Amino acid sequence: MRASRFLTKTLRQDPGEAETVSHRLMLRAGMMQQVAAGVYTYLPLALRALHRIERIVREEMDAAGGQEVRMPTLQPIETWAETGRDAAFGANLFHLHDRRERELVLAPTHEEVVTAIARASVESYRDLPRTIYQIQTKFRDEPRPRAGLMRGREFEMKDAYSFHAGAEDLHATYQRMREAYRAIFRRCGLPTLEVEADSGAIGGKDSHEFIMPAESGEDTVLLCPATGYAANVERAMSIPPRAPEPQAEAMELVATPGIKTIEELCGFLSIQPVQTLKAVFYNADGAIVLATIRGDLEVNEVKLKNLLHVRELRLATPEESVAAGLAPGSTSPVGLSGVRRIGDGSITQGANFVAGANRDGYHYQNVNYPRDFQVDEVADIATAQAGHTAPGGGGVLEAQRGIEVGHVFKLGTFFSERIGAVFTDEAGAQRPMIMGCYGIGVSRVLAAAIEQNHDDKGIIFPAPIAPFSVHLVALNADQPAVAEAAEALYAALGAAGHDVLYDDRVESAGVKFNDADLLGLPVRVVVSPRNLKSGVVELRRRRDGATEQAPAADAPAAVAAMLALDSL
RNA sequence: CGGGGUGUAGCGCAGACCGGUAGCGCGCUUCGUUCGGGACGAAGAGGUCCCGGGUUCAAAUCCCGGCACCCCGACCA
Repeated sequence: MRASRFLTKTLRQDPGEAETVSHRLMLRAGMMQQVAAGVYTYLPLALRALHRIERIVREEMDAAGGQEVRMPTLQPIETWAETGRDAAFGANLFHLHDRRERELVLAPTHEEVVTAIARASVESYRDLPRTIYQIQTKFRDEPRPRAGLMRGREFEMKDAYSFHAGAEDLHATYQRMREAYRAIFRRCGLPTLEVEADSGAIGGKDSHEFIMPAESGEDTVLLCPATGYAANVERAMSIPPRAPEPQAEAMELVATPGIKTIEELCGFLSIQPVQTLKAVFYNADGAIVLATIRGDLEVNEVKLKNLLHVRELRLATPEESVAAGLAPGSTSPVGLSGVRRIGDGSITQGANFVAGANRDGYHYQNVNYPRDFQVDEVADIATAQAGHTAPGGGGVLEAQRGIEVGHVFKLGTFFSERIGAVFTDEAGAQRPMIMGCYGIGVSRVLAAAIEQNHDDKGIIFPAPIAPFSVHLVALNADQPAVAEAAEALYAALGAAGHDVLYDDRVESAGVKFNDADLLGLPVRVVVSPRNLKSGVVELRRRRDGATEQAPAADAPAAVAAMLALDSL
């Protein structure tokens, strides 16, 4: 491709709308254009990179036994009502009406439709397993799209679904898909963490996320280098620090005027948060639930939601708390009944806690469980934190921000039961197929790749997903000798199989070099009067700035060598 | 949905408080000079000032209503 004919130009200044690195660089490099919030046109540079990612994804999905299909984006609402997921997705689902006023939705995912494919195609255990996948546009009306391709309302996704006669077979495919995912991200040249994840209300027990470390990421993972434990903070378990366990003393009321927070309480009484209890009221599908946890910990709402098996969990309003018998500002599990009470495991660790007294301006000292208060259930509902001990002991957890680019999990029979995707087993009985599902946010991978690979001058594309592999730059391109040599090299590099962006524009060296740095193609090759005089061209690797000179005839091979070194 | 912010030339912004012929930088066009890290000079082109209503002799500017976009949070199988 000739830069002089290329559709887009680079911007000299940062676009005002973008704050996140990948968003800013993609706009500056002319890779994409915004159409609406969370909706973008992929211009040639972005599309070429996406195609390269997709190709790797296809190869690995095919190798893992997947068969590619293309399901419709436009789907009747009835498809979603069948499984109740029109309500589950709620406002995240885009709705529209056809000319006969029939209601349709734009698909945010495809479990319903793919399960209907399996229902039609699979009759017997002999027809199992099957793995189906597609790469296409998904639509989700996100409450807050952000950071360019990082969280869009229209985005590119690879979604795969597997169907099985038994749990063991599902597990085998699940493991095979995890391997495929590792291979995909490795081949893309993108270091990725694989962590235990929350599987949500529908999923079964196994779920893993693939997270690309990046400060701009929306997810937090906790890692233990010593034991290898790695989990999303939503899911992570941990052993919190131990609390002092003195001899239990008699509970007594203490005046704490104006004290609202744990921090104020600790300052007032000269104690540590670990010596306190906090009681948090939640509205769980309309019912009030009290969660009690040690003051140095936070309630993990995902864990609590899973424990309660509810659809919606939020903090109770002050009015709801008062109606349930609470004094705002000094809530307490002591003496409370009439609502469901969940205690975190941490309340059994430690003694003589300070807790609210359900009376504004007062707390209790020397509160001990279960002597002074009771709960209906003790469970792990604590948010794991960096510095906690990893599950099983043996190491300390570290926190890392990252971008979720892939998610695999075991679905079980939720969809096959509702859609009627059954098969006949060896005994002649009808059973629902067991399912797994496996997603990769393809467009998000591109954004994450740039988050991971850039410097203050621009993008540094990993060679396997770069839109072009070589940036051929002709300096003083209006000089016939340069133009002639550059044209010849352009042809030779192309003939050798390289994707070349050929900067044949009549521009100054500075402009061309800065554009090359901004676009971040792996190898830059310079043809100039100076190099011509020495009978060489100059090669420079974007990632580390390594340069070498070679006769023009050797350039294709030298470029290939540089590209190989740039891959992981 | 709550909070904060922004809409003025292709891009980045000033002008608004204090109403009076719409500006700067970059980019773009032409000519000349320059030529290995965003060159210089000269001459140009380019605007429904987000939309609608109101006040006024006069509105980018003041008032009312709306829309869009960005950021934080809530939300995110």
